[in-house]
Amino acid sequence: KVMEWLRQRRQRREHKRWEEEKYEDGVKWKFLEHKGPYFPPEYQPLPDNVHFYYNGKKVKLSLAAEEVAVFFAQMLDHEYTTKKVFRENFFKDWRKEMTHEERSLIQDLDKCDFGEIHAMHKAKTEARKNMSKEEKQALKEANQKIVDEYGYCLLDHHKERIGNFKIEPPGLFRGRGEHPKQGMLKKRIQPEDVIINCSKESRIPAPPAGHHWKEVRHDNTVTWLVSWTENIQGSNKYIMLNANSKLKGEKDWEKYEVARKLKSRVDDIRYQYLQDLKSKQMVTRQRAVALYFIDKLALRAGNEKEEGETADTVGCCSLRVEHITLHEQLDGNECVVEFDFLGKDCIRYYNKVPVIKKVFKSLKLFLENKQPGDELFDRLNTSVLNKHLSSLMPGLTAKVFRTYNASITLQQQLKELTNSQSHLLAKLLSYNRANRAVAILCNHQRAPPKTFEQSMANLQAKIDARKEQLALAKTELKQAKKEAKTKGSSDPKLQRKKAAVKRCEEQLLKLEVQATDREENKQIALGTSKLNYLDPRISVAWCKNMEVPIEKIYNKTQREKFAWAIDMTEADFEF
DNA sequence: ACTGCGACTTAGTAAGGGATAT
DNA sequence: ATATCCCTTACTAAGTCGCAGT
Repeated sequence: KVMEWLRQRRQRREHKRWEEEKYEDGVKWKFLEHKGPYFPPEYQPLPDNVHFYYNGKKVKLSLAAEEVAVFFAQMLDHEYTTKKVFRENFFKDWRKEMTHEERSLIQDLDKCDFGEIHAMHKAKTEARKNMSKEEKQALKEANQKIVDEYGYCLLDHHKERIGNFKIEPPGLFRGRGEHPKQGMLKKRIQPEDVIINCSKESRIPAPPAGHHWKEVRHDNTVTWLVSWTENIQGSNKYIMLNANSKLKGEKDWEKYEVARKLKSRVDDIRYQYLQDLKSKQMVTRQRAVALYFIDKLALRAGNEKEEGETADTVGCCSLRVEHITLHEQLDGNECVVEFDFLGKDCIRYYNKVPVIKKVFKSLKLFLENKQPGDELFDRLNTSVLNKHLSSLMPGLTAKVFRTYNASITLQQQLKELTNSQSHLLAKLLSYNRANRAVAILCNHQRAPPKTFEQSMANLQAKIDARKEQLALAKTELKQAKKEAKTKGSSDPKLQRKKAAVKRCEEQLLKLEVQATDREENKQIALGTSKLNYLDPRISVAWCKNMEVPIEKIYNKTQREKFAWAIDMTEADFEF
């Protein structure tokens, strides 16, 4: 259907560039030209009046050791510089950068005094904040020049924005949660570490003077322009296109088409895994329960991770015994599973879920003779699970369930919560609530903003002030009515007062809606689902049906990312 | 089957900066 | 004009998943 529609638009020459013909199998582009990565500035040595002290004595550090000392000094306000793991990792890596003499002198981090360096850093930040308008303008222009030069590439006749064209600067690795590698030195990347990917016949980017690239390759089956290997985990980093590019847009569209395909097959697939719950085969039974969780709770697949390399987090397949508690009875429900584990980014997943009897019974079976630390699904991993899923439907993997359930939830919630007759503000609140339902399903949390209480109080103060104003306006209106009656009809003053009351009421409503929305959103992050899980066509169609301008739902960046959806979606679109 | 790796998506946080209130 | 607030953007870590090699 999509293909047919595309073909017709191409014939009519109405197509946009994301509707052009696709290349064969695996080929991502025919021509790619770019300027290479932008490197962070060289380290600037400390001025002569800023010192580092060891054991109370001034010590002039070598350039390499000094740079790393500055990384630490800059972070001194952060709580994690007090953490044992962070400090040990940092000190170990710092010592590697020292000269022999420095290493033999500096043996104890507690005897290091970074105070002056820290103060210098704070002063610098402060100075940057207090720059004059002209200085800020000049800085902005300089940055723009860098973007103009490095921020774009040429890909198959189209100029495309690059997502991240800067090499990541060196610093101390933090990681999320209790990361075993926190505090380690993330090293400066040299051109000699960098691989360039571009067309043979393009202008090959020049390495910085006196340097050379690790490699220049011409691989058109991948989408990255630049890559390097990072030293903390040894994983690859890439420079890729911006989300508004044709390549990314098509991929995104494809993702939602697969999720819609799942919609048409999901009844069968659910029937199948409910059947599998009765299987005598342990693998099959575990697979069925895992799928039940992934489908019902939108859990992530849960790949296995190397112990000691990363923080201890899990997903569905890697759940361990200690992550669930079974309750025959809880809060008036039967067969309740209590989940408590750290998921991606060490975000806690806590949920008490009533499940069907067969699932509950299976879980009891899986837990038999196991200790905390043992895997709940000992016969299962993501590879087995995904292989099974792809046999049920081409392109089906665990994460498709998240996309599908997120999008279908948004669509249902929008249908349920919005009324085309209501006020624009009420519609927007409904939209946010539908979005919020998805964020809760996907467990997208955020730390409550530091200023949350204050900003709620401010808003409440505004509401109170507005209420008072409204009361006053109402009194004045009454007065005006009285006057109008005694003096006779047509009184422009009466009209003015009526308008004032109405304006007040609207502004009050707006504030109250804002307060509700903000309160409900305290610990919930809407952005992640909006950007990655919700088929934008649902939102575009909703806007059309509800006569809500798309700008109210998507900001500029989001509209660029979802240009394909905004362009093609009619009001009757159904996910 | 198992493992490691490469490529790509998904994720939360902090800095930046523009809009709004004072 | 300045301060405050809050949204946007930049950043980069941390997932997913397929593939190749053993």
